[in-house]
Amino acid sequence: MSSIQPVSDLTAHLGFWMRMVSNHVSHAFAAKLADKQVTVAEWSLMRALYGKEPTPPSRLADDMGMTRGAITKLAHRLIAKSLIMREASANDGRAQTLALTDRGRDLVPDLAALADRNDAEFFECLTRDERETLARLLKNLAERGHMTATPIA
Amino acid sequence: MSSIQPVSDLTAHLGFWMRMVSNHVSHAFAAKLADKQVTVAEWSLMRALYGKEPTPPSRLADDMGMTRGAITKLAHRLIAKSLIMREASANDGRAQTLALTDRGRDLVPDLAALADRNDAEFFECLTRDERETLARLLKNLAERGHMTATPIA
DNA sequence: TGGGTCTAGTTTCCTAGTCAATCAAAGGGG
DNA sequence: CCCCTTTGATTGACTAGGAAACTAGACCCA
Repeated sequence: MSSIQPVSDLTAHLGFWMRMVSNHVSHAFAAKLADKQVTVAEWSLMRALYGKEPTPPSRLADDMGMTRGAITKLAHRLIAKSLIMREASANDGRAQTLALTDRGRDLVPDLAALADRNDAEFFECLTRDERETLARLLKNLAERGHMTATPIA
Repeated sequence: MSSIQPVSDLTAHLGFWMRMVSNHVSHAFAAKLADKQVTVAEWSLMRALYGKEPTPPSRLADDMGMTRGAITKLAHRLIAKSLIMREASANDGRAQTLALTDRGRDLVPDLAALADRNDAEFFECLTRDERETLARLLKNLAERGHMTATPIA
């Protein structure tokens, strides 16, 4: 048979609202980055390198929650834009490291300012207390769910 | 010059934690749906049709926050799986409507149960009070930010 | 009533991921 | 010392969506 059974409302799920808000925030941020010809993934990789030692792609893949293949391609794009550079490892012929170029390093604070502005834009409508509560709950969820990788998408 | 200027910590942003949690929840849900050979977008479209009149693709595009082109392709996939069907409009030669097939209608409650389970899995670690607070804050943000479309990704 | 415009949907091209196969360099016994 | 396995990175095939060009039907109105 194929009658219509009652099914829980989508909006009853916290995950629904979470995704709704998260997607909007991310979209708005992507739009701001686009003005600077940078994608969110590119920003994320640059941010991961900022103020750090040259870092192997495999490490970045783990940190960013992307596959190595994705990092390879992402790195290509950033190298093409002269924002990062690749260096072969001295002691291991397979390995390499990625690091920001001067140009890339100079750009990071600009982009960070956009990130600050974007966050403020969406969350400033909450009171300080509410923001703290929200942060606490989210960090709690992240910890309980063993969430580690920097969220890209 | 290209010195390292202090830049706000990623984890200072509520958007960061939001995306972290949201992505994990969505991924876990996608994995559950994959067991049933269904993607999140496919589920979302089927859910949007459940218990409703046959609906034009343009309407679905608006509701789901996707382009019409994306709906065209998504519909193709669902038709290929015999989960939805397309019907031409009687009075307008351009228009058409989409509706669940019997098979599709039967599948929705199964998938809804997965959605329920997924949500519980992630959010049950919070107290009832905390869940209510979280829901309130998220709905508040959604309203203030004029967020309407069902969030897919 | 026939031409211009608007609208619904499709198609094409492009981007950006995953997964699996692959390649080359290390590393570890027998 | 050579083989066999493991590891770091790349590549190719594939998927899913967006943007914009395109097609066809409907609507307007002189």
